[in-house]
Parts: sequence; structure tokens; C-alpha cells
Amino acid sequence: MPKVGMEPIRRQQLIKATMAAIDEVGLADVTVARIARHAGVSAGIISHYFGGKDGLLEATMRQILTDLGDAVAANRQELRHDTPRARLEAIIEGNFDRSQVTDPVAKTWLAFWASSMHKPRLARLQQINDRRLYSNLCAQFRCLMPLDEARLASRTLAAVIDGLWLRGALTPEGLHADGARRVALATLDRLLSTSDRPLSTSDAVTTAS
Amino acid sequence: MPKVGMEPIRRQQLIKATMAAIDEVGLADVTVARIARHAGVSAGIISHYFGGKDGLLEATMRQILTDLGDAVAANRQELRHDTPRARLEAIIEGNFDRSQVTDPVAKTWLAFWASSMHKPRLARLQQINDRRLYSNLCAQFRCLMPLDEARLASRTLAAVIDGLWLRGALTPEGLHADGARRVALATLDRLLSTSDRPLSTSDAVTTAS
DNA sequence: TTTTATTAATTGAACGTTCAATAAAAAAAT
DNA sequence: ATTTTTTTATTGAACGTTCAATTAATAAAA
Repeated sequence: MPKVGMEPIRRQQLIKATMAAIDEVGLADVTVARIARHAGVSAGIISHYFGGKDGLLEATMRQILTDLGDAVAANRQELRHDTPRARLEAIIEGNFDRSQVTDPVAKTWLAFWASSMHKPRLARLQQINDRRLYSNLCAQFRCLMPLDEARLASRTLAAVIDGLWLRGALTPEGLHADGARRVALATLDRLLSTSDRPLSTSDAVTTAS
Repeated sequence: MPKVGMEPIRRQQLIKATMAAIDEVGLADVTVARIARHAGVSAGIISHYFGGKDGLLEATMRQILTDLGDAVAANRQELRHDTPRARLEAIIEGNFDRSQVTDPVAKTWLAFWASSMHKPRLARLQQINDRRLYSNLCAQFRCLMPLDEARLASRTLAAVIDGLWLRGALTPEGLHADGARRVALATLDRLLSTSDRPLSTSDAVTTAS
């Protein structure tokens, strides 16, 4: 079996196996033996290619976030009418495309999100991603409304997107991408259509928190 | 030391210690020894009162969800103007009151949410809670708009609330309750103010997903 | 034959649970 | 009012298991 140039193949194979294993038993019960079995290799190979279990987990999270970023970027380049609104819609589409919105990906994503609360290396990856989403949203909203409103709109849409993922990951039937996308797009529609009406009391925003 | 009637005291003490321990090192690295040390008791006592580690974790999640339900109910009974809108605002206030919106609670909540993906007993608790929130929201929205719109509005607001908790649990500065509440209330405002305007394309909802 | 890829066996640490012993408090008996 | 018995609360050490990492051996490719 040993052939030269196996490294990229094995890495990809093991990352995919990690997601499958997390989907199957959850991050808490994932062992290197189980991941290796999924990939059809021995456990020792994980230390060889990733330096250990933690290295593989980090690589898996990085892969998910990279795929997400790619999906957003891809959707954005397919735009014909390049308006701010179209760009916002593309961001939403990208976020519910996430390469493929499968159960393993959604569950792994949430598992890592929770895990990153106490693992600085994962937290850093997560934060970079969060900030990118927020900045992207804010840059577009700012073309259409004052800064304060744009910030509020960005926080709202970001919360909706993450909330839909969160709920989708837990629901027994899995994340229904079409339904989620519809909710997010409807939210965007409301955020844009109310930007020129007078603010009611609960809209008042004095400073960013 | 042994006094009679310690059970309710110890149970409360251990549940609180569990949240503190999860806040400190995360659910993955929580050991019975660490929880016991936080509570100032020995490790064996956990099995005695909760039947084991899992029993304590389940009791802790149940406590958080109970506190949340109580907070919502309390906010609702303090209402003077009992309009559907006021009730929706009370639900939001309750969800960002959650007895006390502390860091340990937010982190424990998210940790359990992730964990419940693969623990049926926890998933059941979570689902009961989810459905209660959704039903409460939907019942109020239905007073103000057609059923289809009410369902969409409920899904949106539920996603915003959970998304804000999710993001708050991860952010290094912790969950800022005031800022989160403001976002949620602004979302509610938009959901209500657009209910009588014509729907744009992305608002169209044919069937529930 | 040297290098690369991989395995299988092993190690050592960490963990949850169990359980016998103990100590205080309460109840009963003297 | 003492003493004895019983109940309740708690400890801490021992046990068995599980797991990640390491190591030495193996086998194919270059």
C-alpha cells in the first residue's frame, strides 16, 4: 500500500472521517481509534500526520471555516447585479451553502463552537470567522443606511444566521437549508425596508456595545 | 459535620459548582473531582446524591432551563398593559434575564446544547424548552398577523434570541445582556411594523418547512 | 537499499465508580 | 440525664477501564 505522496490524501481522508465520527457519537466520545476506523487506517497515523488528536481536530475546524468562506466568496462572484442588497443576499446564500449543508458539517460546526470556549486555538479561528462575517455585512449595510443602523442590522442578521445553524444542528430532522434561507432572506428584507422609516423607541441605539 | 437534611443543600451546592467548573475549564474537561473540589466536598458524594456524573449534569441542565422558564413567566406577570406586543417584549426580557445572565450560565447553556446532540436525555429537555419558546412566540404573533407570517416571525425571533446567546457565550467579553436585548427588541419592532405592508418576493412563504 | 508509509503492541496517566469505614446527629432505652 | 442504638452524611482509597501517544517492527516504493 505505501505509496509516495499520500500526505494530502490521508489528511483529507482523516478530516472527513473526523466529521463523520463527530456526527455519529459527538465530540466528547470521539477517539482516535474511532476516527481511524472510519478512515480505514490505524490510529497511529493520526499522530504521524497531525501530531496528535488536537492537531486533527484543529485542522477539521479550519477546514469547515475555510469551506464556509469559500462558499460565500463563490456566491459573491456569481453576482450579475452587483448592488449592496444583492451582495447581502449572496452572503446569506453562502452561509446556507457552506460547501454542503450536511448534518455532519452542522454538528461538527456546533461542537467546535462550544469547544472553542475553552480552547484558545479554536477560539482564534472562530473569532476570525465571526469578524469576517460581521465586517462583510456591515460594509454592505453601510451603503444603505447610517452607521448606527448598519451596525444593528449586521448584528441582527449575524445572530439570525448563527441561530438558524444552532437550531438546525440540534433539531432531530437536521438543518433544512431552504427553510433557513427563507427566514434569513425575509429578515434581510425587513432590515432594508424599514431603514427609511422613523425609529420607534426600541430602535434607539446610542453607542455600540 | 454530618447534619440531617443536607440533601437539598448539597444538591444545590453541587449544581452551582458544576456550572462554575464548566465555566472554568469547559464541559469536556470537567471531572467529578473538580466539581467536588469547587463545592468543598469529596468526589464520592456526587454518586450518592445524583447516581453519578451524568445525573449531576442532567440536573444542572434542568436547573438552567427551569430558571429560564421562571424568568419568562415572572416577566410576563409583571405586565400592566397586557397586549400581544407587550407579551412578546416580556418574553424577550425574560430570555435575557435568565434568572441571572452570567457567564457561567451562558457557557453551561451552550455546552449542554452542543452535548444534547448525542445525549437523548438532554435532547429531550432541550426540545421541550425550544417548543415552549416557539409556541409562546407564535401564540402572540398570531394575534397580530396571519398564521404563515406568525410562524415566520416566531422562527425569526427564536433564531435571533438563540443566536445572541450563542455569540454572547463565545465572545471574550461575555454576553452583554443590554446590547442583546436591544437587538432582539429592534427585531421585534421590525417584525411587527412590516406585517401590514405588501410582501416582497423573499417574504413569500408557501408552506411551513 | 534506503526511504516512505503504516501497523500493532505497549505504556502510563486519568477518570468514574464503588465500598468499607467513620463521624455526627437523632432516637430510643436505661 | 446518661447511655446505647440507629440513621444519615461523608470520606478517601482501591479498582477496572479507557484513551492518546509512543515505539519498534513491517512492507511497499523508489
